[in-house]
Amino acid sequence: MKKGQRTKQQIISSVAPLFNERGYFATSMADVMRVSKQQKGTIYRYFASKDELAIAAFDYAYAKVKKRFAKAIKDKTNTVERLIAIVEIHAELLEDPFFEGGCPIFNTAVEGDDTHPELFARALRAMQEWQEMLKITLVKGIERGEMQALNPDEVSSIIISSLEGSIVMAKLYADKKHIKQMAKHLRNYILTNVAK
Amino acid sequence: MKKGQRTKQQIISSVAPLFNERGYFATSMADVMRVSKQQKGTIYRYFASKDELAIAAFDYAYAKVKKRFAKAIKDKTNTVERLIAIVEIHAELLEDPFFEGGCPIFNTAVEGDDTHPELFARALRAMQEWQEMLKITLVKGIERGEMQALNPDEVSSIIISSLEGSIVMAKLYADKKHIKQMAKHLRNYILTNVAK
Amino acid sequence: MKKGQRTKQQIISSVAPLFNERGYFATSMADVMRVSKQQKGTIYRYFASKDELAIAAFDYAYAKVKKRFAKAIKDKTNTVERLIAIVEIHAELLEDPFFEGGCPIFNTAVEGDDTHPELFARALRAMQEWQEMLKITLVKGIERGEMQALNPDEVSSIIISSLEGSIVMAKLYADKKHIKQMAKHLRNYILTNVAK
Amino acid sequence: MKKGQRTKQQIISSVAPLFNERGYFATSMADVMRVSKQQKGTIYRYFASKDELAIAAFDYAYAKVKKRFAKAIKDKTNTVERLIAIVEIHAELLEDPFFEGGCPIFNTAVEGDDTHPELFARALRAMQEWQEMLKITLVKGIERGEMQALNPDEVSSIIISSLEGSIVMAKLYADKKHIKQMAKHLRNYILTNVAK
DNA sequence: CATGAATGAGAATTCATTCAT
DNA sequence: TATGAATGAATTCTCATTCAT
Repeated sequence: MKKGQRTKQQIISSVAPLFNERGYFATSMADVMRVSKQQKGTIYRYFASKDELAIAAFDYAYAKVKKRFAKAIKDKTNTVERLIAIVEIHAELLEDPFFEGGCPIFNTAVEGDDTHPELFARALRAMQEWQEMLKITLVKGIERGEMQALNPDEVSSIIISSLEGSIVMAKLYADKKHIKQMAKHLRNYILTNVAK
Repeated sequence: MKKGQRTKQQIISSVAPLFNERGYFATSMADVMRVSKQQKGTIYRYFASKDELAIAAFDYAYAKVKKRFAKAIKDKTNTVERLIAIVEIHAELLEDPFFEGGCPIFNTAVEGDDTHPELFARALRAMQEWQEMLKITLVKGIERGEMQALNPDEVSSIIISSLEGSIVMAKLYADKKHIKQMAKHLRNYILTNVAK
Repeated sequence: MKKGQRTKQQIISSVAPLFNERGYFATSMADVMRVSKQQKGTIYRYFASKDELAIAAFDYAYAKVKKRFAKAIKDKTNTVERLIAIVEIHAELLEDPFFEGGCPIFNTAVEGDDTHPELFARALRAMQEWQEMLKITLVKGIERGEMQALNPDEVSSIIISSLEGSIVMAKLYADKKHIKQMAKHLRNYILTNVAK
Repeated sequence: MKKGQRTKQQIISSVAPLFNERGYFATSMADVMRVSKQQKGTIYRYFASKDELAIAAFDYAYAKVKKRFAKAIKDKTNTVERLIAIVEIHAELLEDPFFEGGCPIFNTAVEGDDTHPELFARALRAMQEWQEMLKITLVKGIERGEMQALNPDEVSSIIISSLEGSIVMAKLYADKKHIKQMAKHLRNYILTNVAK
């Protein structure tokens, strides 16, 4: 990796938690300068605009989440176990200070459709991808007879909504117990209501 | 004085959905002028700052939610029914175009602690109030033997997180089915896992 | 005096010290409302503009000074005594809380020619009037042989400059001793250098 | 860094006479832009606020006065001569178009304590410094037997008040003769009443 | 004669972005 | 490739003034 690429990456990785924590509008280029420890000119050399930088930051954060998920389910062959692993990775994920601001997808979703359509569209795509993953696991589970013949759309929506909701609760109360309780609850739900 | 109060209220009620939809930073005073159809000077006659207006708007939105909730549970004497009513009011609430932007408490929570501490504090207080209401219902239900002896803190956190999460999902997908599915799911959860 | 005239006078007299203390630009119509305890509309009923009010306030303050001066020298037939009385009235005048802000003529002079030409012109006229009074006393004193044949322009300029300078010094140091010392000094100057 | 400092200095030096002439409130940032020939953004790059700029301008003006004074008295070993030099530098100083608005200390003093406390405090400090200088000269003169045993506080207050008063008179009448006459008068006062 | 609601120009300040070195 | 100086549109807010009741 060339020097320039390294600088670019350093900007993205230092700035991503900020955008996640504060959102697009509440983050100024002055903030970006501060946390990236880069000059105005340097930042604009690598990113044509604040928009472009915010998108890069979102993509980076999402990629980071995805990698963790992939790792968590890699060796789980049983679909029920896999589902539970997905749930439980959440509590762990939020231990990383990088994600102190919560889930980038949800945060972006809340900022809304009108405020930043491009970013919102990216959040939507990310959510679809993630839900798809869950649905595939569910479908496979049903096919293999490890799970009940439930509507994968519904079940995945419920699991994701519940987890995401608990993350915001934890942020609001500054207490991660809300996530942990939810993880426990969902594990129970999966074992009794989803698994066969 | 009458006329002025009316103007003030009109500003608040027209502006509240905007702040809820877009958030504090993404809403400019120019936007406020547009949706309230008032001049700059008029707005600043009634609100010392954008801050004060945003807070008034939050309070207004929260009061509106609360009123709906109170109405929904007023005639429910049975605690289980009451709990289910609380859940189901959500799906209805979101039909109101006023709440198209989602739940003001959650939206404010996501904007974060750092971006606007006063607003965040208000969101926290509102959430505590709401959760308290749920907890009281749960405690009463346990006392009356209508519910299982579960931890009210946990159960209330789970219900709220789930509902709120589904609201954001609905916003992201622009599809309220996520809320409806969640309501159905929670109704089932309450009947089988909470009620006796 | 009709009610309206009384209201107008009350506005002027309550507002004059404020304009004198803070100056034209640093005094807002909101300040005027506060100290006069009158509503916007009421103030504008009697004064077409802030300008007009400021001028009225200046005139009022100047008239007040003049009246005091006239009283101080009324019964002094000897020109040297008269001169000394003029000097000594200053220390007394500044005891009146009305003139806590200093001399309206000088204060207006300092605000400058460019900032408010009309007010400045009024200050100039007032100063000319005052100096004229001193010069007349000096001329009379010379004619009567009570004073040395000095240039009245010069002597009056020196006396006024000295007194006014000491008033500003007193304001800056928040200590009236500067005026009193100057009065003593000028008395001595008049007795030894001006009187015969 | 070089270029930036030059710009900053250029803003200060072009703006200082304006603030001195018109005062803090009567000078707008638009005026500042005009006389400095700089853009809004450029000005705010170097000064966090109008306040900061005004203070920098005052400090600059005061430093300029001080330098002139220091130069005027440098080679005067005799204390009486030194005192007279201080007096006479005034008439010269006011020839500089920079000081057309008068003495920055006095002008700021007249703007008052309430209008801009920080600026006022600076004016007070400057005046104290200046008076101290005079007092030291007086004390030294008394010690050396070149001057009469007068109270240095009083004499210095009288000299400064007189000079400053004459500067405002000159501004009001747009005629520097008032300063020149005063200088002559004070020279005489010093030689006959202060010197031995 | 009084009240206070409404207006809108203009003030200070911020901030994303461009440009020269 | 980096630095930081310069730009100017947009933002929040103030304030003198007008207007309706």
